[in-house]
Amino acid sequence: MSVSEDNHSGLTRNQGLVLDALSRADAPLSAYTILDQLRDAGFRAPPQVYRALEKLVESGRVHRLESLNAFVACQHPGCDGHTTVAFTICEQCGRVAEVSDTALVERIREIADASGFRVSKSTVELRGLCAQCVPSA
Amino acid sequence: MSVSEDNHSGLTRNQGLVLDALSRADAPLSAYTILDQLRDAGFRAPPQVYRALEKLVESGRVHRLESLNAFVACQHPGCDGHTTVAFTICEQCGRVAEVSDTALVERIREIADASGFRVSKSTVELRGLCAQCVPSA
DNA sequence: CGCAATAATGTGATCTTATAACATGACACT
DNA sequence: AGTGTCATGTTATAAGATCACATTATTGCG
Repeated sequence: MSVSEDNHSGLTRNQGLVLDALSRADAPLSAYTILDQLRDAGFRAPPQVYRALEKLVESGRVHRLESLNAFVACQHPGCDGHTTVAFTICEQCGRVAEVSDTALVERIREIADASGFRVSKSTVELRGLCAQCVPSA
Repeated sequence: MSVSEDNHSGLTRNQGLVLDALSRADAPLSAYTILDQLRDAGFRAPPQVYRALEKLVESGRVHRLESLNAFVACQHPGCDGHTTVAFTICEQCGRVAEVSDTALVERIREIADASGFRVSKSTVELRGLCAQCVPSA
């Protein structure tokens, strides 16, 4: 059993398959790419993917990247603390890194407080070039 | 001539029409909503809207909200400094506010620097309830 | 166990969002 | 007129997401 197939406690078969597909990938996958990859496993229609994704995102095991309309598996070992607040997305190699930054969270909270805005969900996505892909590297 | 029709210097007819539609709205509009609103003005197909939006976003007169797949007119008077770095999006009334926060920009820059990531575009969208829509108000 | 309630799945159709591809028109300069 | 460039118009289609409804598992409880 490969590493990518671990940590499926509490997951249904479909959710496990979708999580595996995302875990295998080294870049975000769209729902339809996942669907294509799971045809052999019996997947036929988009709702099967979207339903699994919905649960996986709910439980913090998967993150949705709004600026890409794509999904990534959470990179935190046990996915216990869903402390991720930001993502860096490399436009060259496609890799995504999760960022947990207390000062950033704090600043966002201050911004919201200043205007009386109650944040229920924050999206922070940084597009650009990762260290490996920066030309001058 | 209404206020919403001003400031079209350098815009083509289609760009002006799309910007007007967005300026009239008090919430983000999808490309297809804009298309519907501009049928009477002769719009027939999506590319007409998307092409205008592309230019308007490029020039900073319009912002795209990634988490909504929708667009808003820039709320800054002359739209000179494109200093907006974040948006608050009320899930109750739909209103969007632009946030220009130096500390936030600075923190994002520090996060990027720490990992050698070169940011070309940052997306910060806060979903929740605006001051007017918070129950306890 | 037996059965109802709930959750997950399978499936087809539909809806929304976005772009490709190609043709036409308008103007600017020579 | 010739040609370059940019905006526009138009058809078709790609890509992303959801609805509606039927079926199958799972769970909980008498």
